[in-house]
Amino acid sequence: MKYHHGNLKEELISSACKICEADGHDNMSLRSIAKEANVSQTAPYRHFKTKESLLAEVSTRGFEDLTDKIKSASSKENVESAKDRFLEMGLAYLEFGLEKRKTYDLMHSPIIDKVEFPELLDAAQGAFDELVQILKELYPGISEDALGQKCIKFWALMHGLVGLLDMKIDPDIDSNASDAMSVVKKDFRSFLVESLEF
Amino acid sequence: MKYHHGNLKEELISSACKICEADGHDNMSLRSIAKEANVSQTAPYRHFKTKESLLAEVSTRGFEDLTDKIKSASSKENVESAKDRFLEMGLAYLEFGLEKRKTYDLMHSPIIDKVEFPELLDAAQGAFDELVQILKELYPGISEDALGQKCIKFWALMHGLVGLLDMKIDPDIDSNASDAMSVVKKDFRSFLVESLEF
DNA sequence: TGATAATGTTAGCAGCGTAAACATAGTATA
DNA sequence: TATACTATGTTTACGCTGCTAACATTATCA
Repeated sequence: MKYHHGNLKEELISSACKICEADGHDNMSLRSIAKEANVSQTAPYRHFKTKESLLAEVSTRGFEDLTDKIKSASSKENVESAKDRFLEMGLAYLEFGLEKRKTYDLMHSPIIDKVEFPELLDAAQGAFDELVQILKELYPGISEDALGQKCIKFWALMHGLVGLLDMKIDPDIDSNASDAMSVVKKDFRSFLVESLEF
Repeated sequence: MKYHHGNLKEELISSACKICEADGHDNMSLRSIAKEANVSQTAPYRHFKTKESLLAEVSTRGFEDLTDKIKSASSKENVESAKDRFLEMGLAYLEFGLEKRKTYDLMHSPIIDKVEFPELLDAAQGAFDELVQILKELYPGISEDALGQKCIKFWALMHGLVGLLDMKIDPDIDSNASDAMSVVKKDFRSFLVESLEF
């Protein structure tokens, strides 16, 4: 085994992504990441100033993935109208949030101060821009203020939904909440269509 | 100083609440809680099986406070119509989320498995019930399914908003998002009124 | 009164993020 | 090519963490 790894930084990030989605960012130690990459516990410090900066990279990758997912969803072949693009985007967002739940948590976790990591801010902005784009298309000639409101509403709605859908509340105990949720799950498409009027 | 404290459990909870809102649940150690209550590091273990169960208590208090805040907001003297009650509730929710931000985070943090703590589940349900109540009044004769949808939508919207409003994104960097947000902040009331049509 | 349970303390474990000191390998310059 | 320098790895160690075990003190009740 060679002393110098050659591509350790990249490998640490992908190890971190892997562990994050497997165990959640709470149970994610620098030591375990280093172990996953077969290096000593403190090797990461040659490439990342702090643990937080490594997590920021993972978060950045997450936003990039989200952006990709939204982009490819809204540019599928059979999707042509702005409304359909909007629906596909909504579904893509929700799917991402639920499938990559633990990464999604990290991406929205306050443990990473986004202001300290410009590339993370850029990545998050990239995802938001997709939304702005599609809504602009959907409401041509809309004022900037109204557009802004619609963006925030949609974003907040999606973000809130991911959180609530993932709560996995025991149906027998929390009947009201779970009933309501099952209705949303049953026909998310019509739920989204309604939100257009919003 | 007496050896037996007398009311340590209660004091530990209130110490925990205090520290949670001051430092956030990430920077909240059992040791610091014990210190705040002037007992040894391991004293809490006589009253709480794990750290998580203490945090569950803090979270429970949070939901109870939220419920109280919503209740008293929607029953203020000058608030009579169902629509006004709804608006007051929305404002109360948002205020709680922003004022007690760190407690709010704990309340929605996945580090506490709600299913393991029935009283926490009850407290959360209590807050949700207030919402159901007010929306039922606002839309008399609405079907259970439609009511459920409205509840989830509103809840998700509020939850998402709290998260987004708290992001404190640097305006110079993330101009789109912060512009949109400032519009929402400027007239949250009209924002909420619009959401009634939703 | 004396056993027992409840509730406190002390000591210690393994895991954590991180800093300092050291080892090794690659690179630039003489 | 020899040598200095830099980049990148390892070892060791510190203070903090959640938690357990063993022990001390107090309250309760037969």
